[in-house]
Amino acid sequence: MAGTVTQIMTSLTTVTRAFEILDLLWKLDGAGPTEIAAELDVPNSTVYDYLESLTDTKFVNKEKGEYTISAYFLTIAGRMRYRNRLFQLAQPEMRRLSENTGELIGLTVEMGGVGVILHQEGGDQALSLGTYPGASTPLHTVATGKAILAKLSEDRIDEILDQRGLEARTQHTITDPGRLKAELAEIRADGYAVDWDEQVIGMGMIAVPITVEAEVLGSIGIVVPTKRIQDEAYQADLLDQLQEVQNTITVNYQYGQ
Amino acid sequence: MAGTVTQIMTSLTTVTRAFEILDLLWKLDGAGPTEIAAELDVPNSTVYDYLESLTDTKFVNKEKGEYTISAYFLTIAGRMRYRNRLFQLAQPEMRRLSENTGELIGLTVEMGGVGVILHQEGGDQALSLGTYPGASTPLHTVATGKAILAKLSEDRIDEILDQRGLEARTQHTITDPGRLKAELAEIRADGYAVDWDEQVIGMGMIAVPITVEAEVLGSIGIVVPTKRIQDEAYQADLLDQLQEVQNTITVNYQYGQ
DNA sequence: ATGTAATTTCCGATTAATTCGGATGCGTCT
DNA sequence: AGACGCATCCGAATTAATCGGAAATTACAT
Repeated sequence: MAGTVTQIMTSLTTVTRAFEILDLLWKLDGAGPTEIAAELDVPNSTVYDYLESLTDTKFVNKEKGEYTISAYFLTIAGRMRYRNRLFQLAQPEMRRLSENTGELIGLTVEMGGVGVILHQEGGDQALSLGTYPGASTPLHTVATGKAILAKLSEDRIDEILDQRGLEARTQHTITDPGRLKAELAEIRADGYAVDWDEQVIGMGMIAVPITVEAEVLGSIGIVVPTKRIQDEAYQADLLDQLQEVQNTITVNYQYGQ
Repeated sequence: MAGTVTQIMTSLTTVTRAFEILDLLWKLDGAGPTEIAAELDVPNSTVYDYLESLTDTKFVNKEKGEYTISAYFLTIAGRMRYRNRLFQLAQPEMRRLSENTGELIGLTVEMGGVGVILHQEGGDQALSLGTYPGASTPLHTVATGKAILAKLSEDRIDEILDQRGLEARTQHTITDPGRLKAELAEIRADGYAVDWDEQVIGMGMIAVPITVEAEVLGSIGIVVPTKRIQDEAYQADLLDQLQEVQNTITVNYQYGQ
């Protein structure tokens, strides 16, 4: 009662902790009170209270004494995707594209300043590549990301760069803001983006943005082994097909039912 | 201080509320403090505190004054799926199956007493059917679910039935526990399950469970329009292909790298 | 443009709710 | 059987959430 310390604008500690625990449940792929308590350095009776409370929500299950995150995450994510109009329109086009080219096709959207893979079609190598729907990457490291970035407002671009920086993924990743800005201008002029060992060595990508009334909804890209993409004619062919798909989706988005 | 009411085993109210708000953010597809406050009937200064706290976690984004659930859900769900060994092994087999049959192939697992679609392959009608990866259904209403249910222990079956009941989806859904038990015995004997307008009118399914050492990992099914599945020869052919896939996956699961 | 309404954000004392030590119960391994 | 580890339960102390109200910001209408 003597020394009252005024704390301005603190997060609700209970909320913070609840989500820390949720996150750990995910990362540990399920756990009990003791395990979590050790990680967070809090008494396990406290963790127990949290885990039981979490179990009362739909987000956590308790099975045979182990607490795990529930299928509700799959449901939420599934619906996030399913109610995304771009996904709905892009999915059949992507399938066609993957059948025609035999390559891996990806659909990426921007969320919170990072690129999130919303969908992939084709490419049996998809699994081994370590990219999967839901995976997120910095926007500047990959063609799909740059295609989106180029279509954002100058303010938003700066905001994202400030917040996220220009982390290098490989030695070819663009880490200089000036160079990135220049390339974005080029992308705006050309209408498509490419990358080349910037995200993963040995892999490249061609991508086009999907925009409706100056707003970018996402981008579609074709993943190609670097050596194959050096064939200019092949690259031109892929770009051609991409732009056709881009056009179809854009038109359907605006005028479709 | 006078009347101390002993409350036994209450959930942490802050946790409960945080997740209520999270859930609303999802269901409303983003909202501000006032909107949430109205739904929950709490002062919006309180809701504001929660929303700001949630924003500090990776689960909620704030953009232009609107709070929305973040792409982290997509990431979590994506990885849940990606690290599921059954999914990894089943995916290429499912693709092959869908190419051979032209039908929609589904992979379902049991989580928390309900069936969750982990993956789908093929079937352009998939989108219009309203089934999508992440969607969950009661186990007793569909062949994939019954195939799993049949392989669970008697105790677990009863537990699930007690907890979830036998909700009817169509007039063909099995709602009598006795009849369900009988059918499960039949499924155990036959090694496969079928349904027929039980989940959606006009749609049927043939499904086989994937089990390893008496533990059921999930099930794979083929969705077929009811009228087409009445062709016995066709049905036998599909079953044949399903069992081949079942066998491949089981062997790879046990002996694969 | 300008004023007005609606919403978001901020603050701090009150009070309800979280916390944590310790005690109990349960399952498992030796 | 005994002992250990872990989950679960309990209740009093005290921390931390709460909510009214005020200020700031944004949105809207004229």
